[in-house]
Amino acid sequence: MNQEIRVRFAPSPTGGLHIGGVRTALFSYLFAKKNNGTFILRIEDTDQTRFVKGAEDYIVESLKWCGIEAEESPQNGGPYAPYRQSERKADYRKYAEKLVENGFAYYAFDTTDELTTMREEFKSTDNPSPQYDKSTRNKMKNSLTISEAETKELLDKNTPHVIRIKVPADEQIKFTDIIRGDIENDSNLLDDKVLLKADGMPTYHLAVVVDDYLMKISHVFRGEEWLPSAPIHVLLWRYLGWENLAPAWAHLPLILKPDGNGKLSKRDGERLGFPVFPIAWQDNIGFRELGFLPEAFVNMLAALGWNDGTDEEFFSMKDLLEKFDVKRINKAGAKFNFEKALWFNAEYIKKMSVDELLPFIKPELKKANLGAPDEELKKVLALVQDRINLLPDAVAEMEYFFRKPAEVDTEFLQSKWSDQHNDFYKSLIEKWQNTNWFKEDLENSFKELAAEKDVKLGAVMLPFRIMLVGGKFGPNVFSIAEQLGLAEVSQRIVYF
RNA sequence: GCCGCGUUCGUCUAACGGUUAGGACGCCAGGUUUUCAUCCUGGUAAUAGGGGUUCGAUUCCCCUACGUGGUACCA
Repeated sequence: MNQEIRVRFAPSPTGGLHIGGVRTALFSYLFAKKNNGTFILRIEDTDQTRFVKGAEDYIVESLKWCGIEAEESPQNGGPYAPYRQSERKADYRKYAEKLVENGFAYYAFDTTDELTTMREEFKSTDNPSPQYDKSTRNKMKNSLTISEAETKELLDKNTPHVIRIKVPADEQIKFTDIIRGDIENDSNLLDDKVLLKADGMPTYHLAVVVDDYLMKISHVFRGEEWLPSAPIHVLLWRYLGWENLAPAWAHLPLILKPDGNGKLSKRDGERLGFPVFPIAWQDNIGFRELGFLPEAFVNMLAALGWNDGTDEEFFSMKDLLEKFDVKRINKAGAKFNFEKALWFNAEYIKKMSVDELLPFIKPELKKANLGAPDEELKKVLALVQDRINLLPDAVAEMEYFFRKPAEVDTEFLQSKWSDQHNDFYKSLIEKWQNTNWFKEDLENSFKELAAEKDVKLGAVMLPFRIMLVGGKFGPNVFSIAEQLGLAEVSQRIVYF
């Protein structure tokens, strides 16, 4: 079998794209590239979702930020257009009707009220949610229970109706999942899923099968929540006569809430205080805005449910492209751990060269109205790089190199102050007029002076730092002094 | 309720049927840095329970428990 590898990612643009979706895209993309295949973006917009403004652009931009781009997509086009579900509307009815003709589906005219009534009627402790299936379909109003003539009449009169799949009795429906292996389902437990809704739009079940067929998709990655409906899709591929063209499925484990129960949802971000979107979506801040590096974000996602079998934890996109292997994707759901995500980010920041890092830092500085020539910025960045966990941290870490600290802990200074201090710093400035302006020389002369004056080093070091940077933080104080220059240092000294 | 999927430190995870069950995050302790962070060293902590199969089960099988997903004219 020398089939071309075509992997599609088909997000619904309803609510942006949360990290679970991004991970599905990432794994699909890696698998496609690893096998010299094509990665395809297909937008699963439906009657309701296509009206969410900007959602499609959002998905494209999110993926792009992560370094994922589709060869075929609504934007780039491709040989199997259209790439938006909503633009294929006319096709779906045709296929649904073909199924009816061949006896694999039927028209159902039941109203919502009638369905509710049926569910109420058959409800019991043993069966709290009765299905529209082989046990109930004969009691409902559909083309199986009414005459052909009556069906035709109802259709001619444009009576609202749906098309349902007729699930066979007593069959074991089998398929092989790439991640989970052989899966078997008893057809008696499946319900007659709606394929075409009363408004003429397909449900997910019909749409994916038709689209994947039309787009010659070979592999599908999707969330585990789709596993229970996979047998319906298997049936559809078979009934539509395309059984041996069906794609291979990989049902990815879910990303779960950190605090326990349920899969991570779009709402959890706000509740738990971390983003669930790659980049900002509507009112929600994204990982990008929080100050994540895209490579760190991608690495973190890949590590959630996948590893290469070694102790290595760092994978650039290039590494992933080389080492990714579907066989090593975990089966169990993973609780999302924001602490670890943060750690990945800090590690990436530390590992980058200042040249690589600067372009990410500059926009942050600009927001805080901080600017300087690149060479200056790089020198300072090198000094504080280790201290940055999230990109915007750079502002607080770098600010005092370029302007006098807005707030200085004067209370602390005064509590430790004595006349000795006034004398010491005054002499220091004088001494430094004739000192080589390198941190080592500054440190030596500082220590000499302290010895001369018989003051304890500890008594003058910390106040010195506080005067320069505003508080008890920052890198080596003499590196700071070196960077600041004599004029600025003497400006920042205060006397009480 | 029923069906599917799953289950190794608190979390993410590694371990051809033979390991003192490994790594990472977190946390704790010590060291370096006369600040804080980084960094270094060490510590903490796990095979859900019960039955099999086997000379030997984290690993294979069964049962139970628990978790999770589905059970929509949502995806």
